[in-house]
Amino acid sequence: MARPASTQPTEVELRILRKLWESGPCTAREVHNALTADKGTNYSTTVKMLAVMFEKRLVERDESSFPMTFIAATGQEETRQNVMSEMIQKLYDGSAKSLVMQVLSSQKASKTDLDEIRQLIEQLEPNSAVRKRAKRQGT
Amino acid sequence: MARPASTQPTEVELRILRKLWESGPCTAREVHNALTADKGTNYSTTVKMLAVMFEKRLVERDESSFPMTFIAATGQEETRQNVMSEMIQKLYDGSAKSLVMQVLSSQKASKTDLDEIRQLIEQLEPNSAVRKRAKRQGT
DNA sequence: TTGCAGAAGCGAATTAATTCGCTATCGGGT
DNA sequence: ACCCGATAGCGAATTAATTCGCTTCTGCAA
Repeated sequence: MARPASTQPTEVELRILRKLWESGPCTAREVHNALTADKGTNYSTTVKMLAVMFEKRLVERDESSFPMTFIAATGQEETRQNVMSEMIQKLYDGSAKSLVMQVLSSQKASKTDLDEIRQLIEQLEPNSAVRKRAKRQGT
Repeated sequence: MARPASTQPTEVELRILRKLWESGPCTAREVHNALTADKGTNYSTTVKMLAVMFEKRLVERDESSFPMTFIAATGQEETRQNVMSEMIQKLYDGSAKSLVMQVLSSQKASKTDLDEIRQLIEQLEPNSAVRKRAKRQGT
């Protein structure tokens, strides 16, 4: 009769994971320093969050060193994919295309960015050369 | 000393908004029927959620009709943009490009989808040769 | 008009997420 | 061996999100 636990890393968890992804093994102190830049939370809070995340198996820890160090248990790519596919379901009715097109339209990417994306698309298309030529003549 | 309220619609709120976006004005009963397809929650719960959302100004209601009807107070596009830009910040360090490329790579869009996206990109590119052709076609 | 089914509202209970105070422990320096 | 600052752990408090039981109200049909 209440709220189900989120299937995705929560707000604070994500911040911590980002630090770990970026920096590799970190002590609680290092993680805390990264967090405290944005939020003014207590050191105890960071330690607690790391403990919670450890129980959830979101992070692993190396207790052999002192102070002990933490690493992310899930990769950044993997997490991004999980979050994004849930997002696609919840917000775009399962259409990745819709999401991509909306982000492209609303976020104003630079020409360089657009070029890179276009190259990726052409690479993903099975027979891009043929299609491109056909297109140019008006499909 | 606790959790800040989310800036975005929550899980259940989003489900309700989706129904309202899709169907336009709905009674509580209609919203409930749509929800109960996935989740087995009580009718009271739906009514309560609608009340909460009304206070949060996520929905508006027309009390002149009986039973009264609800409509979404925020547009789908707008909500999508909000959620997505937060997502881009939290998960992709502000790089819309990274997000788009990752989604494209991991979600296996159909060729048709890729084509559509590429056309959009070509349209968005400031000074691309293909743009003229795209213009001539679209309209 | 009265009764009844469905609608609306209220308050309280439950769980998740986040926060911190306090205690205990560790290790290096004196 | 002892002190001290930093580290680790615990339990409890706080707020958000979600859920429902129960009461009251509304409009219609008999």
